[in-house]
Amino acid sequence: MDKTHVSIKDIASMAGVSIATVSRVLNKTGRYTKETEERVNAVMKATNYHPNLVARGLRVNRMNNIGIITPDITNEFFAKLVMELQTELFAAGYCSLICNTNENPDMERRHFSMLQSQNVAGIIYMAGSGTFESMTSKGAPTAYIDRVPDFALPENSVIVESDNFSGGMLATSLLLSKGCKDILLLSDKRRLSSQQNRINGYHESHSRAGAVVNTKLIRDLDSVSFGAAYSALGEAISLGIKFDGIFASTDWLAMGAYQAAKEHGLRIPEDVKLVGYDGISAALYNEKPITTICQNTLEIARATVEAVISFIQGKEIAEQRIKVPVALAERETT
Amino acid sequence: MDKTHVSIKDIASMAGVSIATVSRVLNKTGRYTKETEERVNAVMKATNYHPNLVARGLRVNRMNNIGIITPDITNEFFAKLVMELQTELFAAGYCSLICNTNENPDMERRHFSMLQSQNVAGIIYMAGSGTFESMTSKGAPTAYIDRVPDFALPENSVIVESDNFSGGMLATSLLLSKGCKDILLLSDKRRLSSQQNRINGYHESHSRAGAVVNTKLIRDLDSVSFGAAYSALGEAISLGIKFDGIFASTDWLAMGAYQAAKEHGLRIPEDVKLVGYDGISAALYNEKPITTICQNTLEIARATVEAVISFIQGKEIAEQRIKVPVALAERETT
DNA sequence: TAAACTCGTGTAAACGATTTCTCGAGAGGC
DNA sequence: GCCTCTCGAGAAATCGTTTACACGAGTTTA
Repeated sequence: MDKTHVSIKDIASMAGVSIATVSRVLNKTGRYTKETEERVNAVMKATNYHPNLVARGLRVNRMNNIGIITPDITNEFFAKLVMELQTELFAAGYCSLICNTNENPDMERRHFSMLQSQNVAGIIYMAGSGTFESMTSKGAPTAYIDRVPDFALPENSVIVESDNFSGGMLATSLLLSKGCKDILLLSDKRRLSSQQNRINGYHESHSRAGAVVNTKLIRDLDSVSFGAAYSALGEAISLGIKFDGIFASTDWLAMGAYQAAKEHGLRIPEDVKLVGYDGISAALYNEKPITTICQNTLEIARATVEAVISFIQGKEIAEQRIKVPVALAERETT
Repeated sequence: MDKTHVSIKDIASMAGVSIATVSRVLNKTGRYTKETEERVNAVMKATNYHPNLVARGLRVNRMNNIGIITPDITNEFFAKLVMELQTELFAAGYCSLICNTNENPDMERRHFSMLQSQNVAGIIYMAGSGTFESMTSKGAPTAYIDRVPDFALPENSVIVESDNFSGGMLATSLLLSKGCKDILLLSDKRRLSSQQNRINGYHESHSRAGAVVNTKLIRDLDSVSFGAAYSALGEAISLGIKFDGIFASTDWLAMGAYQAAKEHGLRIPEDVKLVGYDGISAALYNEKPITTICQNTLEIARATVEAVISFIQGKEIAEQRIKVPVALAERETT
């Protein structure tokens, strides 16, 4: 039948009009009669015509694609975020190019460059290392989720983040109010902004309660994985550090801490109370469901997509820095 | 400086050659002197030139992109698969367009159509509903992972799947060898090929052991989630169905079954032995790590990408149906 | 030594859309 | 009746590449 693909030219000749008219019908830009419109549409339906987005992209110098850069899609938190971004974007007519970087800055750079070459309409840069600032200035609008870059923001960009400071306070205050005196803080040793803000909240809660923090309680881990927390907790115990509460800055850290505590004969919540962060399902389905700070991924996704689309359409946005509230989910570890 | 983007034309004039020559240097197709090559490359480096992939895509009528259709990226199993596919593809020079369908056939169809419009070089169709066969015939090469479609395969396509039959046998035989007489089987009521093959393995193991299956033991669930297994197990117990072993056809089902069993006072593994399927980390970090059948996602991804790239390059592939071995990970629930 | 290649390079035609002109016809105002 | 406006439609330029073809000059072959 059709050797490759039916093009606008075929539609034009079959409908007895020029390609310009077909294009106008396609984009509903007016300047045609109802009768022509119907005829063209009929032909398009009959031939199962779909416009070639690549050709359009070349002409208008922009693909209706959004690049999403994520550090680790196997982490349920990011996976949920990606899924929700993708759903929102697709509904708005955009397709998502998803790039997994494995927390590797070089991969970030390469994907960034590839996305530019692909002429994407926008870039959503999730939890990036924030270590390089190339290419952002004159390219596609960019949204930074969850971690704030350490360079000056370009014009057409936005930061969307959970209210990590409040989250850190919520978690810490809960533990303090339950009578904890020494709260171990498990955090990533790279002081990414999201982590740093949770730490700031931890400090703020202490000072508001008139409590002092023993700096030994703040443990810097190599990663935010189950294993990192598992061994860090063992180490803290063997160092003789005393604690009766744990604030783990991610749920996977909380899971690892839970397991290590259990193996060392510490009862949760009787001996030690535990709070995680993120709200992933693994924490909910833990032996004892873990109290955690839930991030509102849906709201983050919505705000991000809305901002990016505004930029694409040349509109102004109200805030260049959007904060999304978090919620405490108290469960059985406190 | 540069108002939009430096194009091949700019490079040509700056290097004092024609655009054809620049293009040849770019694609290393020969027909130029070493001296010209160096000059052109120097200019490209100096101007930070990156070829416009959209323009190239239009010209050669194909983007170096691969569409990946996945039912649920928040499921760690699919997330891992996607991540590994993406890594392999990127290394081979392809970018991934990832589409999440939420197990919704209509979404599958829409994403499929969008991918065609994007002129992708290939499509990887993961765990699809397999309910429609449009568009596959003359379009981009397609790989079906994990679930076999129920229509005749088009020429340029391949099926990659875990050896689900062996997996089903491995799980069942283990339970039988541990003395289980009545093995509850938790499976998705949609008889997708991957699930069906595990069920076949379940039956085969029984018949080889000379055991008969009580058909009441085969429970059809609405989904493969924690909650579905949780309530199904409660239901089975309240129906008075006796069992001393459970084969859950996914790890999330196993997690739900574990929880339900525990709440009903059934001890695992003393009263009931439990085997899951997939090998996700949540099963490993369960209160008692769950024995499971691990799928080799890395191998699946490799085989898939290799086959798809072969098709793109017009090569033949050895097998149109590739089976990847599974492995038993025996842990504390058996 | 003429014919036939090879080599480096340039010219120009695609690829499939959008978009700016241009133009004729009919309508309306004076 | 003439001028102007609007409206539907087409012709053609354009986006940034790739690539078929052309073309001299140098090199080989018979």
